[in-house]
Amino acid sequence: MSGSRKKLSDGDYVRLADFRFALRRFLEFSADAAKGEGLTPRQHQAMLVIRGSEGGRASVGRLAERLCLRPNTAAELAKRLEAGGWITRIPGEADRRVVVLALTPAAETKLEHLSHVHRRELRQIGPEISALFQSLAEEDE
Amino acid sequence: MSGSRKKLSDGDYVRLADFRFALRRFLEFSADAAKGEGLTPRQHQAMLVIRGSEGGRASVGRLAERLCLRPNTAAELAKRLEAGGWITRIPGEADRRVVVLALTPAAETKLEHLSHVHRRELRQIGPEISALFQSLAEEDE
DNA sequence: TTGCATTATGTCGTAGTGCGATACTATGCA
DNA sequence: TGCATAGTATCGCACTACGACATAATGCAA
Repeated sequence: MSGSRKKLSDGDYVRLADFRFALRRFLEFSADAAKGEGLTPRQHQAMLVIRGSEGGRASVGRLAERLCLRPNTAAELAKRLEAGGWITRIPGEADRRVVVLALTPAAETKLEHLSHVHRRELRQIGPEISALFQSLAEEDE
Repeated sequence: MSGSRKKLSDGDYVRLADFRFALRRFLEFSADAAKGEGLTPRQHQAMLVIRGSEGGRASVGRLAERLCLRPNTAAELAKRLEAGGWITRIPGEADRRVVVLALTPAAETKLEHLSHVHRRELRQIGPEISALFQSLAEEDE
C-alpha cells in the first residue's frame, strides 16, 4: 500500500490544490487565446481534434469521443462551427450515416497560430507541472 | 528561436491533440468522482481550495482567484456550498468586509475521500502527461 | 427479402453556471 | 468629514451540455 492509506496531511491538500490551480491557469490561457481569435474555447478544441485526426478529418462521433462529450452535443458544436465558416461537412462515402468534418482554410490559419502559442505555453509550464506531479508522487514522512 | 517559427507538422497537431485529450480525461475523471459524492465539480474544487489554504480557510476573494472566477461568481458558489451544508461563513475579524469560509465536518470527510482518489489517479497519469510534455518540447526534424 | 436491433447524427427543451451591471457595506486616506 | 476603493452580494442574461426523442442508414437473422 506504501502509505496511500495514511491520512492526508495539510501539505497533501496544498499540493493537490496547487496542481489544480496550475491546470486552471493553463485552461484560462487557452480560453483567452481562443477568444482572442474570435472562437469559443470548445470551437478551438474541436478544430484541434479535427486537425489532429487521421487525414485532418473527423466524424461527429470522433469529436464527441475526443472531447468527452455526448454525441448530440458534438453535433451541435459541429453545427456552430459550420455556421461560423470554420468547417465543411462531407457526407460519408462508405457509411452514409457518418458526416466527415474538415477545416476551412480560414480555420487552418487560425488554428496554426493558436497551436504555436499553445506549444510555447506548454513548453513554458511543462517543468512546473512535471514538478507538481513529482511532489504528488512522493511520500512525506 | 530554435525552430519555433517552423510550420507545424501533422505530428505537432497530433501531439497537441493527444495532450488535450489526456487533460480532458482527467477532468472527466474528477468531475465523475465529484458527482459520485453528490457534489458538482466546482463545489469539489472550491472545497479543495479552502482546505489547501492557510489554516484551512479562504475568503470569497481567494476562492475567485484560485478558481479563476470573477468575485461575484465565487460568491454564488459559496452561497450554494453553504446551502448544501458544506461550508460555514465566518465574519472577518480584522476586516469586516471579508467573509471567511470553512469546511463543515461532512465536507472534510467527503474531500478526504475525493483527494485520496485524485492523488491515486494523478500518480497513475503523471508519467503519461510528463511524457506528452516531453514530446511537445522536442523538435522533430 | 423482410424485420428489427443498432449506430450515427440531429432537434428541442431544460438546468447549471459564469459573467456584466449594479448595489451595499466597510475600509482607509486626504 | 468626505470620498475613492475593496470585498461581497444580487439580478438578469447568455452559453453550453445534457436527456429525451427523432430520423436515417446499416447489418444481421430468419
